[in-house]
Amino acid sequence: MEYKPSRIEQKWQTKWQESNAFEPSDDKTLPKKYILSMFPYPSGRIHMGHVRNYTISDAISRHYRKAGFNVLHPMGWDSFGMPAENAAIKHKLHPKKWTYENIDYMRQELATLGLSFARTREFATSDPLYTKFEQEFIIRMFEEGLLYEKIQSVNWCETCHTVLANEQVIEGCCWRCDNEVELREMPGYYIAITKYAQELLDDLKKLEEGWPKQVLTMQENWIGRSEGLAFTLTLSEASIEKTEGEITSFDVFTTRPDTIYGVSYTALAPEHPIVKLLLDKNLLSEEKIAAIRAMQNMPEVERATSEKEGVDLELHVIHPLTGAEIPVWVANFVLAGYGGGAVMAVPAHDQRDYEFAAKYGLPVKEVIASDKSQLDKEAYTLEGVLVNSGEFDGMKNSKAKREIIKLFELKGIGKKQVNYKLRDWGISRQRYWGAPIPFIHCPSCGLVPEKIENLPVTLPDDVEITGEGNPLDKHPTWKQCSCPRCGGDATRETDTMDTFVQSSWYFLRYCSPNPEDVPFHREDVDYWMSVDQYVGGIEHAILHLLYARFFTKALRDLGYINIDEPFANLLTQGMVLKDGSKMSKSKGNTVDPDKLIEKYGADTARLFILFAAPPQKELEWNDSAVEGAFKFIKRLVDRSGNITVKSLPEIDHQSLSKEEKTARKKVYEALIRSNEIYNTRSFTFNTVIAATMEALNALNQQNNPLVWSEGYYVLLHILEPVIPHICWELSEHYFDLKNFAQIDIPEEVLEEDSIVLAVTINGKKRDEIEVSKETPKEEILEAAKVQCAKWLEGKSIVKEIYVPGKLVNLVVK
RNA sequence: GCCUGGGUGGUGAAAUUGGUAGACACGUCGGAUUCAAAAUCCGAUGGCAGCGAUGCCGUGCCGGUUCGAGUCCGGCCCUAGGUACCA
Repeated sequence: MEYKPSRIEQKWQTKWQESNAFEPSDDKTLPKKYILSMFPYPSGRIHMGHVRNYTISDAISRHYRKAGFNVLHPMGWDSFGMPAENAAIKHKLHPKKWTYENIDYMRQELATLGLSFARTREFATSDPLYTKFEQEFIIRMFEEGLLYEKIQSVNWCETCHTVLANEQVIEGCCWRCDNEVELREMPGYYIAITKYAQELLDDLKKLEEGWPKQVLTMQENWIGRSEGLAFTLTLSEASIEKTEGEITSFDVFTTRPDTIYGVSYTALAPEHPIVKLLLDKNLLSEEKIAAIRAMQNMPEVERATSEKEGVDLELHVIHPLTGAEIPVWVANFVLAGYGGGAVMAVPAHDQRDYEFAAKYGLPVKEVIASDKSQLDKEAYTLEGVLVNSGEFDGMKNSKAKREIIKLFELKGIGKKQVNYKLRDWGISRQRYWGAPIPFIHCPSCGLVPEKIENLPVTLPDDVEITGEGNPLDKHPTWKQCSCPRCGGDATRETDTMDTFVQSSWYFLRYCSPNPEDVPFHREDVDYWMSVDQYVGGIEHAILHLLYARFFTKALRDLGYINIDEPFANLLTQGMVLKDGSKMSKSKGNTVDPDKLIEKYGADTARLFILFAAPPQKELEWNDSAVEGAFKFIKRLVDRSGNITVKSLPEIDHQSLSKEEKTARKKVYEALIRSNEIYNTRSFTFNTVIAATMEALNALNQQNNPLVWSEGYYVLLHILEPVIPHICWELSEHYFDLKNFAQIDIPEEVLEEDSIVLAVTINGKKRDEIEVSKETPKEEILEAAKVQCAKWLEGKSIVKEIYVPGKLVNLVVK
């Protein structure tokens, strides 16, 4: 049989489509698997990352279908976002037109891969129907106090009169006009994800089985729980006078209360109210004011990498235990949003404080004894015993932490506090192509949500996207409205939502085929959720996956659903690289999936991408390896002529030749390997494919027609998830598709008469011995010694190690 | 800067999780087939030395634990992803 992929692939894609082959059953008594890959942003064309993502989830889906599960494997489009506006700016295309044309094109591209999607559930997040329910959720969150407005700091380009995303700031300048970017404060909407910080942290335990450890660790560190002491520092009399009595104290948080006697200065964030007051009242020299303004203008990312800098604010606070006067500084490394934006600095026992103190000549006071006098070089941050700490001298610092907190609580001057790194989620974007935030500003009623029956609040089509200003704000009439509460003239909110909001609940919408009256049917969600296998890029390890986890919990508490976690199992795939770096248009190192499919067919593309590397790893593109994948399929087709029995044949194993036995063994080993990668969820398809190649090579070493037939029966079953078109073609022809079901493993095939043991001397391999399975340890050791006599000459054996089934190690002197 | 990964032949990788390093492929070389080429098939292929049996070296670098380390521990280098200086 000649292998013509295009004809075969078209045939099966048409058949699958016409029979709606991959739509799940409505029968909710069936065991289910919800297999989900992260939906694509419709950027214009699919790229190799998509091919990889959807091939992986497709292979998993196909496997579970054959194993008897009701499988949901949906697809949709994450269609709001900046690139549509960038295209509008560059090519004067309307974001909507650009987006939906891209979707139509990419849907066709994906279809040529033979992916087994449930088609009735497809949607784009920019569809007004999707926006409608999302706005409903946002309003419900507002009503429950989960959404609020506050002042935020954003990147602002004065030339373009627009807010810039971090990505649009290139070396501190605007991507369009190269003007220097400044920070500007404006109101924005926040979702109170921090209310769920503890649950998000605790529930990571529920994911230990199903999620990569790496991702759990990243999320744990991101949430960043820490326990410590919160207390108030009071300004000295003279300092209070200086601020004209407006400020008398401020709060600090520390995780190291045990070092409190070592405080030699305190540091405030550049955004701290005290700093603002000093600037407003002009209480510092011009030089200092300029330095502070420079700090305030530096975005946080940049502050993180720049050198530590500070300014002496010429104020003092009183040490709560010693009564000593301590100077107050402003420092660029203190974060405004964490622990009150103020820290107590202990240079002797914190490296960052140490460096700052060294730079500005502030005292270093040792309060935890260190062995060497290393404080000349760096801070001592390990455990130890307290010194120079009054009544706490001689106490272990771990105990002192607790005791000092107790003392503060007893005196009523501080308390134990739990802090999280996690911050509330700012969802405001000053852009056009997003879901409008459904609120109205009324001069008399204040902030009022839109009425639910008026949803969705949709985008106006008649806008011009220029990159200057905010299109919704600039629109002549769109924002004019009447207040839903009092009916008076009011203004519509012109901010749209962060696109992470859409990707935080799309998996729920898939559970029902696009209902119009509800976001999803409760009984569908109860049946399909949680997602049994989520597949997507490692780059989403924190933000998307954390927001989706949060949203699930929030919707649960709003009464919409009844689950705690959305994704039971997670597979994070590596990126597709070429010439060592990420494929991207700007680097000109892309490989077009369409061309690949046209030349070799979808099966080859799928086989290559699954064979080239384990899914978790980065995948380096290699043109000639694609050729190799194609050759394997051709060989598979060519050898199929050896099939003579159109079912699973009965074989008398004992009567077979050595080659025939080996061939059968390799075939079933491949099946075992295949079952294993799904059962352990390692999904290392590369090893299964290698095993099927070994099996085909072994089949080729013999010519028993029964062994050939059995081999194909099993191999086509194993390979179907990877190269579905050709497997369906061959299986239909030879086996009536009956091999696409569970296959039992005949035990006798795997049995071995003898085993080969390595003989190592001092851990170095010297020889091998073949022994029967029942040979006792003593005999094996004796045989090893005889066989390796030449290595043992003149030496004495000190130790003999026998690892059953593996090796013998003789330790000699 | 911080958090989390990764580093094994010319290349992609495998290694039953502490037990024979390099399975399976790609590439290269040699051979068969062919008028010739393509396709296909067979064989060799970690490095160095040797005609050879064989020997020595070898999993980013330095050190450690162990009878035995790609795998565990400490330190470093390079690299990728994330990012909000986390007190």
